[in-house]
Amino acid sequence: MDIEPGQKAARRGRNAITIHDVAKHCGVSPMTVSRVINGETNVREETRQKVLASVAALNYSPSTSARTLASRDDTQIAVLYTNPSTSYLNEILIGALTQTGLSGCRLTIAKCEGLDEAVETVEDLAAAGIDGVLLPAPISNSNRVALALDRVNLPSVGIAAAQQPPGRTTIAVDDHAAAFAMTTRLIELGHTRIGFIKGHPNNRASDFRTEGFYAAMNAAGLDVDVDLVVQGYFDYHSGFEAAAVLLGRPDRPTAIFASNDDMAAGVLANAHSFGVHVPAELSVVGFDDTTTATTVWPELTTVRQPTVHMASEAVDLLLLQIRAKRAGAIFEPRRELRDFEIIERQTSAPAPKT
Amino acid sequence: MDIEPGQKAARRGRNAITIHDVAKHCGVSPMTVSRVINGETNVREETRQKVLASVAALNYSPSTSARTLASRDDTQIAVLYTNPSTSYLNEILIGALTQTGLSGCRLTIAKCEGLDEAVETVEDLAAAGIDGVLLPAPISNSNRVALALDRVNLPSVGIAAAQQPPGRTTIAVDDHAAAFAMTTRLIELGHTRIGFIKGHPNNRASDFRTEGFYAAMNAAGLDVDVDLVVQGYFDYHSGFEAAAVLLGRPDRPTAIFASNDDMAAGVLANAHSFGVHVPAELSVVGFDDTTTATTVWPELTTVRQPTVHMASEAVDLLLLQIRAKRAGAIFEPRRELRDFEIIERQTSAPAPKT
DNA sequence: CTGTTAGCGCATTCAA
DNA sequence: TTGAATGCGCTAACAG
Repeated sequence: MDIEPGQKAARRGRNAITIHDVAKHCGVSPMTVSRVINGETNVREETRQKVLASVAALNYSPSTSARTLASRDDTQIAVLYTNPSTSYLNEILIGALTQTGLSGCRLTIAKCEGLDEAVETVEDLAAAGIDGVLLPAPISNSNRVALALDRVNLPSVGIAAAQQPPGRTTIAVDDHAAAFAMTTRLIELGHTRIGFIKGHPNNRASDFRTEGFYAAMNAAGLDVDVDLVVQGYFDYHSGFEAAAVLLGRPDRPTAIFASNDDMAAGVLANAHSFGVHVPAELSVVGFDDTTTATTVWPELTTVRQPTVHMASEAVDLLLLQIRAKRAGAIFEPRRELRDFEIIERQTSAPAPKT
Repeated sequence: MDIEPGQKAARRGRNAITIHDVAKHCGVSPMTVSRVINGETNVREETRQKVLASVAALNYSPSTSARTLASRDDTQIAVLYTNPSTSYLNEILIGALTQTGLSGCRLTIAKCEGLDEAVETVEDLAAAGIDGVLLPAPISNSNRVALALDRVNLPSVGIAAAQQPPGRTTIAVDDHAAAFAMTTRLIELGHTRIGFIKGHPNNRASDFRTEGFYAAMNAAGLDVDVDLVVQGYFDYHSGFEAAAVLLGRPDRPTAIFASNDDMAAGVLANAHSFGVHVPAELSVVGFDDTTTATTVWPELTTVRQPTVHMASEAVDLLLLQIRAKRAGAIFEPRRELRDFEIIERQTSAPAPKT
């Protein structure tokens, strides 16, 4: 177990150490090493340990290229994205990159401007021999894209999708449950007059979040004042204006739950104008935990989606589909739901005493 | 040039079409096809065209695995990042992923919490056989990380780095020139009393931007009122407070140039409280064009760095270094400067008439 | 300018 | 439970 002086330089590229070196090192055939590496069961435990020791001693790591070449399993998946500044794209990329690295498949990215272009891009991807695509929201919600995918017979997994196009697999957070939990938290803090800003009406997530809010209020035996539920559009400006409505009322709410962070940030900005102190006089909470949440001040209490994790799971789900397709098997479309997390930062506090 | 009915299914994985198929299709040897594919010059133009035609007809694309295996050039680079919510990380990932896809090298990612961990991670990466690393700011500015990189003899390229650790290659935007240009633009709009919010003092970029501001004012023959230059810390809150100082003055500025978008957003929020209208009464401009710039309302006029492009160039620079290192050649560290772009959105307007 | 031979590092298929 | 042969798709090195 001594550190050999010469071992460090032996890596990929030139004189990398191969499966043969390992085999020689522990006196077995390369085939046996291969079996151990790939976790096959038909190897004597004793042999396995010997091989493992050599692998560690030589700091061996198998060549991905040789592996995919020999196993004839060269799968390549793509992330289809629209706007590079979408705040969760980096998390998706991180999750996907991590998992593809582990699974030994290659990851490409493809950009498209709108839904029209997305349809085209899907066709290009298929023509280029891509085996499957990862679809971040909002593309994952599009039925047109789903249809294009069907047409070229390409597996996909939608990430953070609010809806699930027929026949397509998606992974997301339970918006209803999350909104329920956040509202309940506000109620626990003593708030009873809670304002709610709905999301964009063309997005199903908006409905689920709104319903979660109502459900939590009902569950707590609280009436919801319909004047305190106002329409928003998921952008800062609409949050700003909604706040004007809500805070302009004689009996203003002691808490405002905005359906996303951008709107919550808008509320925050307007609260300043109204001279109401957050969180002492008003709690403000958002949804999504985007960069906005920690950019503004005070930092937002919000709901976090496990985006990185969902993305890596999405890769696995995609691989499952691809293999099923290759094997001629059928893969039942799934809708996977993952747990959210409530991140309490500086904009939520107990309701002010009246 | 007819579309053969059977050609579509022939892709990677199982029955992919190979260089042999192409060779057969146009009656040459596989080697000649290889030469054409790799753009070698010693092929007769006539032959090249024939091959190209077959490639197109068969929709052939070479197998990356086979290529890297045969050429014995398996290089693998990593992006070392700290905070997944850093707004430009996705752009870096996009640029890097695009370029590594083109160059046929693999991309990994590695996360680290702080600088201490970064040093460790660098060592792990080296031990894992990574050939080089991409360093987004702010890690790219760290001398400690640079030292660790030296220790394990690992090439690197810093992206959007304000400073260049000795011996390290970086690619960035000319902060001075950009701040100069933005200030000049404000002056063109008729502003003469311009407030400036400096960035965090521990970041060299702050100095360059500040100097660019001064230089532009001087160049225009304008005096800068030192009371109008206030210290900020690159966060929303410091921008908010700086705005309070600036807007609380009897002779407040008609424009405020914040050294980054987050601070500009803070200024915007406080302008509301002061009841000053943006951009009619006050122009506010930022720097970086992060997601914040388009989240707030009105949307920010700002300076955009070509991050995606810089990232793909960074990959090339890294590859150059890696090859130089393998060849035993020396690679002179470089500092590449790229052009910025001024994005005029809704927060800048001609100076109000007095 | 073009073709032939050899082998990259590994996994599959068979045999022992 | 293990090993020997064979070839994945491509390119380097040499021949012609």
